Amino acid sequence: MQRTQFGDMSCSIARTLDVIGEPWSPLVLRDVWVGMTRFEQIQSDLGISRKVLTERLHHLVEQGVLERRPYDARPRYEYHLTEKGTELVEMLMVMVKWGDRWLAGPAGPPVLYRHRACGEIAEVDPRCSSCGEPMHADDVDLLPGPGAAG
Amino acid sequence: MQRTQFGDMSCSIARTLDVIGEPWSPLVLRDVWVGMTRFEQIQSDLGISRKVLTERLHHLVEQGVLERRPYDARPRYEYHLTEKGTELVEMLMVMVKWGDRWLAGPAGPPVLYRHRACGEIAEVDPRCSSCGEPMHADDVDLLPGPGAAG
DNA sequence: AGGCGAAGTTCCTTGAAGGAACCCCGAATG
DNA sequence: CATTCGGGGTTCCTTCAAGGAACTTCGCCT
Repeated sequence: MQRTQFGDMSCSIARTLDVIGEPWSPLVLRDVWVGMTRFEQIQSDLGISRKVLTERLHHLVEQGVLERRPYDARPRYEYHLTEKGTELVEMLMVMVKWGDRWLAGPAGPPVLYRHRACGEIAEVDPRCSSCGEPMHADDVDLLPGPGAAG
Repeated sequence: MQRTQFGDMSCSIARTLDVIGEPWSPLVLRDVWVGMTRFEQIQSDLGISRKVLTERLHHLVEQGVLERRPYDARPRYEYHLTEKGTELVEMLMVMVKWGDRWLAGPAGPPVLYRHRACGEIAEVDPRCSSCGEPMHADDVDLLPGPGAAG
C-alpha cells in the first residue's frame, strides 16, 4: 500500500494525521498515556506486529510526541509523553467521549474518567477559549487564516 | 496490506478508529463539514483515488456518520452529516487546535474559527462536563467502567 | 441520435501491515 | 568462564489495501 503524505496540505487536520494518522498510532499513544511505557508491554497489550510497533514508536519520537528514555543500565527503554504528546491526548479524550456515546452498547463505557479537580466521573466538553460557552461543530464559522494556501 | 480490526477491543478509542481511522476518512469528514458534499468535489479537493473515496463514503454512511441524499432527478447525490457525524467533528476541531499549535509554522494557522455565539476568533478548550473547569490529559484518573472487558 | 457530466466500477501495480523467526546485548546464574 | 534469560528490536516473506488510469452507467440536453 503506498500512502499519500498529507502533511503538505494547508490543513491542520491533514498535518496532524501525518503525526498520528497511521494505523495503531492512537492506540500506542493511549497505552503510553495510561502507563504502559515499554515495548513488550505495548506489543502484548495491543497484539501489534513488532515491526510495525518499532516503526510507530520511532515516528512518534521523531515527531516529538514521545520521548525514549533508558530505565536501566542494560539497554532498556521506556517511552514517555512529551508536552506535545500530552496535549495530543486531548484528542483521544474526545474520541473516548464519542465512542462511549455512540459505540459503547448496553454494557456501557469500558473506562470511566474521574476529574481529579472535582472528583466526579465526567467527560470532556468542548468550550470556546474566548467566552467559555459550549463550542460544537455547528457553532463556528470558518475564515481563511494567515497560513492559508496562496 | 491486511489491517487489524480494532472494533472488538474493549476500548472506545479503538472502536472510534474503526469508524474514522482509515486513511482519508477524517479529511472526507472535514470536507463534508465545510460544505463540500459531492463526490466530484471531495475527490478533486483531496486528490484521493475514486475507488478509495467510494469505499470511505460507503463506510461512513454505513456507520451512520454521513447520510447519502439525492439532490436531483438524475442519479446525483450529496453527503450530509448526521447527528452522530456532527458530534464526531468535535474530534476534528481538537485536531485542528493541536495542529495549529504544534505544526502550523511561522505562517500561522491556515484556517480561523469564529465562535458564532460570541463573535471571537477562538479555539476549542476541553472542560469537565461536571464542574466546568479545564480537563486535560493529566487531570483525570482512569477507572474501570461497566463495559470493561470481562 | 449524440454528447455531457456526475457518480461510480474495474483492473493492474505498488508497497505497507501481519506474522513468525531470528538477533543482540548486558546481567545473572552455575 | 560459558550459558541462559529477557527486553528490545530486525529480517524476511506473504497478503491485501491504496494509487491511478481507464472504463461504465444513467438520465438530461441539445
